[in-house]
Amino acid sequence: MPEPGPAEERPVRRQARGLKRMEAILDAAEEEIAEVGFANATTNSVAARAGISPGSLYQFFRNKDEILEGLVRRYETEQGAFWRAHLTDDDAHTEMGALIDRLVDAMVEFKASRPAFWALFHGSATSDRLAEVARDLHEGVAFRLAEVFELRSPHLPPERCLTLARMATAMVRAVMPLVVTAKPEDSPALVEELKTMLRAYLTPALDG
Amino acid sequence: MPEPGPAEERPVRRQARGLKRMEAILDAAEEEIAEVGFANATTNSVAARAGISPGSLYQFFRNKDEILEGLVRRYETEQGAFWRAHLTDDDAHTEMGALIDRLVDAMVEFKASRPAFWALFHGSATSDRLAEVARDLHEGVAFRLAEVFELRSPHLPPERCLTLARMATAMVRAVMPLVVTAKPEDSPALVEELKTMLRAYLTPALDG
DNA sequence: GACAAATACGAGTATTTACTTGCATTCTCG
DNA sequence: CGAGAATGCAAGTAAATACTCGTATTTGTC
Repeated sequence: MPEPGPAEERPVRRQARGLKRMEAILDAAEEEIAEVGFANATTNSVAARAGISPGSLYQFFRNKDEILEGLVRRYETEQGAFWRAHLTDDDAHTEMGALIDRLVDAMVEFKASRPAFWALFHGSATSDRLAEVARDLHEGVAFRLAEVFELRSPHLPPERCLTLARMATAMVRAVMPLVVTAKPEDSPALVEELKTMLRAYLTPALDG
Repeated sequence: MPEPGPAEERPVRRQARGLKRMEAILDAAEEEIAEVGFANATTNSVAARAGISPGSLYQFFRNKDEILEGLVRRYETEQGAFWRAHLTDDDAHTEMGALIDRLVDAMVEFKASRPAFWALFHGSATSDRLAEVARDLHEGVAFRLAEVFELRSPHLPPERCLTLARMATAMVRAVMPLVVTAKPEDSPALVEELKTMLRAYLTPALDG
């Protein structure tokens, strides 16, 4: 006897066409949210941007929040891949200055390539949900970085490494808006300044 | 002949009662916005919180944005007073470590005393307008700090001082969320960490 | 005291917008 | 093929909410 239950959750078998549509909707939502913020983004407008009707949009996402959720999952995946690519255990042995160089450059490049990501997570934040996810993403990066620190300086207690990693990532996030708003010719100098700061803080703490 | 004009702007002569009401409305709006964000804050709810009717609210603020504007003006005033009190030209001669100590402690205390301020400007930002104002407030602080740096290190070019001041204030802002979200017993350690970082960065640059 | 301006009310309106509904079309798979 | 599922549409609905309106009361000024 198929009890109707609280919310008969039959998963839809998506066709290739549908999956493409979902990506298109997320792209549209990303644009829209980056421009006007999540609260001011209307589902109808997102649908229009994606070139579909409102009804079609709700074929794939049950409500507005679920769109956000979809975006978030996509970001989590991208972010994970990014750090797996740029922060390996080998980095425990690279010289501190070089490591900072590489990581900061990579992050600057990542941000430049995905302005919407930046606008969503660091610009006018757009919802409690996004803020929460942003925190989680940042924590993930800090954890990963802390692991490398532990490999590099086994004599330090793990929680000390985590604190250092949290502080370092917070520094990077703090300076990014300055880099973005600065005149283009001043940006490199600010990035250099950030590296200097990180070196001044991390080198004595880790290698000293 | 009194041409009606585009928008006959007759300023209202507020009575003491009215001014008190306006403050009460701003207090209510501050609470409400801090809790649910500007977009989700309803004017009716703000009115209720302030203990008045929706109609009365619109006696003092022509629309929702004007409430935000009122909040912003209040913050600008408070922020200005705060820095005039805590950052005088005399500080050009106080020892660097002591100066950092004082300023950081003052900021932490300020934030603790006005959680709504923090939620508005550093939490999930709530509107383009707020984000813009936040930038201006931060720039104001950086300018003031840069002036002190110039007095302290006359041999440095002014724009170098401004960069250092911007970086320093950015660092402080970056660490504040960590301090807030950390377990209460860990907060002091993080504040200490922030001071250490600022010393490591600023001392060689200014006094070196 | 009297007049005008300011303050107060709260039911009502107009608009926005998330989401539904009914139906048409296209795909998948036996 | 053909049946059922997935996709597609666009007008429409219901709820939320910024703001108005007509009116009543209080306050400042002469």
